[in-house]
Amino acid sequence: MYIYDSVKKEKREFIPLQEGKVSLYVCGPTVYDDAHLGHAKSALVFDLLTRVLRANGYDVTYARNITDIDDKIIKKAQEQKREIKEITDFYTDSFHSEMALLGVNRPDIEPKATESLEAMFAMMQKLIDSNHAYRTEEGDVYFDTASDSEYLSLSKRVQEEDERQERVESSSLKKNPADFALWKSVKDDSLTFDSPFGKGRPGWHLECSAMIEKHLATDDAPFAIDIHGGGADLLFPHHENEAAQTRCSSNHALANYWMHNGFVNINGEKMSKSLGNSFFLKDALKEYDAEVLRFYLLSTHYRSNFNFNTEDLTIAKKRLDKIYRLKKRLFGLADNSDTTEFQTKLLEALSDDMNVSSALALIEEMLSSANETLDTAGKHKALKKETISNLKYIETLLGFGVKNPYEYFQFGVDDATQEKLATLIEQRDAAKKEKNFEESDRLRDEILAFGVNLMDTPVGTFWEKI
RNA sequence: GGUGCCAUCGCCAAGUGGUAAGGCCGCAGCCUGCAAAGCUGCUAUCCCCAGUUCAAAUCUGGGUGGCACCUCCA
Repeated sequence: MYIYDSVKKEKREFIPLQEGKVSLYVCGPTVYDDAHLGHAKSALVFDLLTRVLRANGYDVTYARNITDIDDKIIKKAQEQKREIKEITDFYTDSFHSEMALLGVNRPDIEPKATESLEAMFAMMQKLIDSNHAYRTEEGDVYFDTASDSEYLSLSKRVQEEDERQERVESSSLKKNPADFALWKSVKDDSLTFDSPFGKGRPGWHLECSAMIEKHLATDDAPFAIDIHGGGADLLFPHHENEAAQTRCSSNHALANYWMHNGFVNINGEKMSKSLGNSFFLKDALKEYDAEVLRFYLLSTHYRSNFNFNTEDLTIAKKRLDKIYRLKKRLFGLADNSDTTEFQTKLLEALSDDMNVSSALALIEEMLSSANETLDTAGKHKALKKETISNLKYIETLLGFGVKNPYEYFQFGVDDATQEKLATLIEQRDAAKKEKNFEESDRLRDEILAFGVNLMDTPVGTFWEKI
């Protein structure tokens, strides 16, 4: 298994801290709004990673947090005059159900910030005790970046005097403009938590470090966890700060490997609220089959930026269709459980820093070769079993082709239309039997007008939603 | 301004030293009553310049052109 380490900036062989075990932590969503395509991409990438690690025989513990303490959540609660918990529960639930539709497996641990306060307090106290953090007169607690000689080693940023000056806030009591908040004291009656440091709210960065320490870290290793993942934008300042907190409050560094997934752009533009082109997952799911979205979002390398557009999405559907057509061709037959050469190669491709493009090339070669043999006369009993086994392997490893193939091709077609189509196909078959091709072609045009494709096969006529 | 990434067929996209995967589109053919689906065949020398090497898309230097982060962000 090879992983590109986005801090060391090179592909490294993956060697776990503990033999046979992997601890993985990924920064999850802040639950104040619906998930957009970027959240989907990140969740899918690390879902694939856990699948590949497990296929390689590792015992994986995957944690992804839910940030349910945040200024944006509080703001939304105040605007909508709703309880904080009502908002965070709502968006946590919708996140879960949308991810489930995409075939994203639930992480093993999903810690919430609200449930991890004790761990945050403990870490903060250690940082204060070791002079890596300080309290201001206003009651805030800041991390003292000057106290950490390795600060900025992750993002390789260089702090310049000009920049420092620029970012000084007049009211701030920070020693250094780069210092970030561990605890923000709050005087008003908005969402606050009691702590040994007074009433207030924890800083965002502290959350992740504390939860990793609480749920995943092992004491005797040089790193708290094997792999830390997240979106490319989180490297600075979020991951930089996380790493500093962990490093300065414990005897280990944070993560041995860092993985950052690329961004999802919409038609070449960055998704953002100011551009008004945020693409919510729930809207995409109304228009497109969830598995097509899964396939599409995973079809290019996780580190590249992803340019979402409907043309490429249509191509992704065509590619997934091919898997389902072969599945349909072999529907209902039993598989053979032996590991095939195809399966070995597929896992090998995905174990090379998740090279999905190579994996898809292997899959499409396998599909072509299987179809070619099935096109020739004969029973091909062994090949059929092997192919079904291959398809099942693809389902498990990549989550492609998991549905009933007949239902897959009926996405978005209501029952009434399906009945109409069945009737029209019956009439067309009758016309064909009488060799009344003029009538059968007329009926075919009528059928195609429903936005479906028609295909005559030896076992009957089928339609597929385009 | 700082840091970093990228540039491969019309489009999407692998490949990081040994002579260009795969998909979409297109063309030709097989199959089909005709189609659709499926199958077969055909289609690029890798942004530019210079260098290293027996050998470079792949390494080095320079250029040009994109993009990201540096503020909350997956």
